[in-house]
Amino acid sequence: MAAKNAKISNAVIKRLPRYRRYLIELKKKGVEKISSKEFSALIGYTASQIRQDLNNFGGFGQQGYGYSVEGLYHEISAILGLDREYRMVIVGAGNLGQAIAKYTHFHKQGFKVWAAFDIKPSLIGTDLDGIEILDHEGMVEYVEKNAIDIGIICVNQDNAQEVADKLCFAGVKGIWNFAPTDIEVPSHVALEVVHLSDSLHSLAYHMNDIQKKGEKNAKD
Amino acid sequence: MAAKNAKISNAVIKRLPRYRRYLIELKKKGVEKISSKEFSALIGYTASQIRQDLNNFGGFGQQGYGYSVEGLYHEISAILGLDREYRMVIVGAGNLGQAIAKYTHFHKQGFKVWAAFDIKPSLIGTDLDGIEILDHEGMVEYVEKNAIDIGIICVNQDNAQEVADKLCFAGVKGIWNFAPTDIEVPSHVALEVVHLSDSLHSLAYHMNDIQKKGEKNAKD
DNA sequence: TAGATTGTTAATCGATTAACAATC
DNA sequence: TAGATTGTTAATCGATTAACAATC
Repeated sequence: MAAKNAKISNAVIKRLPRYRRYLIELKKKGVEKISSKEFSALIGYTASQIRQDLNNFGGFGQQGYGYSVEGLYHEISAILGLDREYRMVIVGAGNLGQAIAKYTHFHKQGFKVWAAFDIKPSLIGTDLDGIEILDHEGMVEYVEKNAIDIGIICVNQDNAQEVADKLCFAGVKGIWNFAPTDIEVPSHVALEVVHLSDSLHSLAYHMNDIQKKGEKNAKD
Repeated sequence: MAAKNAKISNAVIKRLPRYRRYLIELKKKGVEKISSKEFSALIGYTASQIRQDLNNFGGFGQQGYGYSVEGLYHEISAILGLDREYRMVIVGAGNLGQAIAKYTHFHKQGFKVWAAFDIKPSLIGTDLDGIEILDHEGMVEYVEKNAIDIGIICVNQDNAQEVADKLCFAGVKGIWNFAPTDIEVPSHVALEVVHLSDSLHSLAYHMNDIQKKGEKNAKD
């Protein structure tokens, strides 16, 4: 069965990296095959959903047998586009930008930080574990010349859109936005957002919600 | 209309911080009232969804008028539990832990980092912009004694569950997990996860998807 | 009062789950 | 072959959107 052509819902895409993580664990343990039922017990999605999700891309399983762990791992990696390298730049070399530059986890997976950019003279010229911090003035030229794929936005809220515009103009294919604001990009550029504040606020809600329920049950 | 009691779906909760951000912007601009239709044009949700979302918690609007920006901001802040302070500790003072410790954005919103913990002797005793790095051995006692609300997990994958267990044992009400793995917590503890790798993989997928569509259209 | 806009019910849409025929 | 498990269609569930009566 060949891969389907219909639009895949974002809910499905968001689950793929998680499937892949569990497959890595299974590979480490030497597990060679897994049924959707066994996978369900492990990962917490229903067996039906697992089969449904995978069949969006092709028939990777074998009736009466299950799925090859190694095979499925490679299929999902390919679907996500993890079988190649990506060149990234970080814009804004503050605390968060520096942390991401130094985080080796991404590097190992083929996401390479080529340079960081900042406006602050005291930062320009210094390096972060081998990654140079350059003057933001040269960013567009650098991105063009080095065919950078992804721009990581770690500047503050007020400059995020401007930086995004420049990155898109310079030709990045994707933007990873950490600034606590919403930005707009042309439709040919992919956008992924990490809103840390929003995440923390959501946590606060759930903490208070649990608290409230506890008090209510105590009263009943 | 009093606040409803039914279970609010997570999709609604995830939108609340975003409503709040736009309300802050409106306040800054001196806007005093907004209709669901105007809000829709701004934030990109349908007017119907906005009214539906807000009415999960109460009737905050006024027929024929709209919503008070200031009033709605306070209501949503209260719903999220942002009208109080939270005490947090960071476990794992590596790059990411340090970045979060130094990130003043959270501090301003009432989320205070009280201390960071690590196992590495070279880090213990040093400080991050006024936040001490302490020996992980003393973590449980510290969390209990200081009534810490939130534990932020920035250790590596292999130690994440163990750290979570300790934090829960010590009595935190919420856990914010940055380790690239899934962890389990008791039902009386809230859990919010930030999977940076998953987010990056999702970005890679969308980049490749856009690329593929472009090639396909070129062929047609 | 007339116009505007909410709060809420009903309709639609999409995503998840269940069922089962196909097949290894 | 018999048993197991997929791939896929059908049923259900939940979330979003549309419609409109209530009311400021």
